[in-house]
Amino acid sequence: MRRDVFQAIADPTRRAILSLLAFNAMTPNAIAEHFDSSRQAISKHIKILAECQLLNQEQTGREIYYHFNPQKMQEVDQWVAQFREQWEKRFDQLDALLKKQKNK
Amino acid sequence: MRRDVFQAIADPTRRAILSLLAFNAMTPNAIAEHFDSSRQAISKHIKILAECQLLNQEQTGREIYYHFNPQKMQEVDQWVAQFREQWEKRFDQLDALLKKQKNK
DNA sequence: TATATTTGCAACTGATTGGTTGCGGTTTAA
DNA sequence: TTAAACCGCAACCAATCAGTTGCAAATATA
Repeated sequence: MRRDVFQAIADPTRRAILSLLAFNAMTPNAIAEHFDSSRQAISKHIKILAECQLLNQEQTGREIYYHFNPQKMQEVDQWVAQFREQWEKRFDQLDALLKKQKNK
Repeated sequence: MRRDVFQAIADPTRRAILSLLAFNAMTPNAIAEHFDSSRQAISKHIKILAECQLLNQEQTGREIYYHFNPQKMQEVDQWVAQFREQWEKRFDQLDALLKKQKNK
C-alpha cells in the first residue's frame, strides 16, 4: 500500500478536504455534506489522508473530529523548496528585462 | 485523461526525474540511465511530465532535451501556501514555549 | 430497553496506472 | 546506401484505485 503525502494530495477531492479542514476540525458526515460524493467515498478519502498523517483523529462519543496536521504538509513544501530558486531566478531575469525596457 | 501537476508528482520516479532535470536538461536515454526501469517506462513518465508542462522539449537532431519548467511547479507551491501559516503558527507556539522553559 | 445516528470495515466493480514488448520513423555515422 | 542510435506510439498485462452497496459496532435519544 503506497501511502505517502504526494499520493494523498494527487486527488482533487482530497485536496478540497484538506482546504476545508485547514482551519476547522470536522466530522466525516459534516465533510461529506460539502461534496456530491457519497459519505462512504468521502470516508475512504479521509482514511487515506489519516493513514499518511495529514489528518489526526479526535474521538468524542460516537463522533470523530478530523484535524489537519500542518507538519505533514510541510514535507511537500520542503520538496518543492529545491525548485524555488529556479523560478525566483527567472523572476529576477524578467524583472531586469522590464527595468531595461523602461530605461530605454 | 487526468493530467495535472499534483497527479504528476505523485509518483516517486517522476519526482526523481524532476530533481534530476532541475539544473540540467537531459535526453530520455540519459535520464533512463539513472534508473533501474527500462527506457520505455521512463519515457512514459517523461511524457506525463511533459503533458502537464512540468517539462519542455527542445529537439536537436535526433535527440530531444527535456527542460524543467519552474513556472509549473509554482502551482504546487501556491497551493501549499494556504497551509503555510498553520505550521508557522505552530512553530511560533513551540518557540514561545521553549523561551518560557528557558527563563524558568 | 428499543430505536436512530454516526462511523468504520469488507466485498465487489469498472477505470486507471506502471510496466513490458514490439514496431516504425527520423537522424547520424560507417 | 546501409547500419546504428534515438525516440515515440500502440497493444497488452497485472496491480491499484475510486466508488458503490451492505453490514456491524458503538453511542445517543425516545
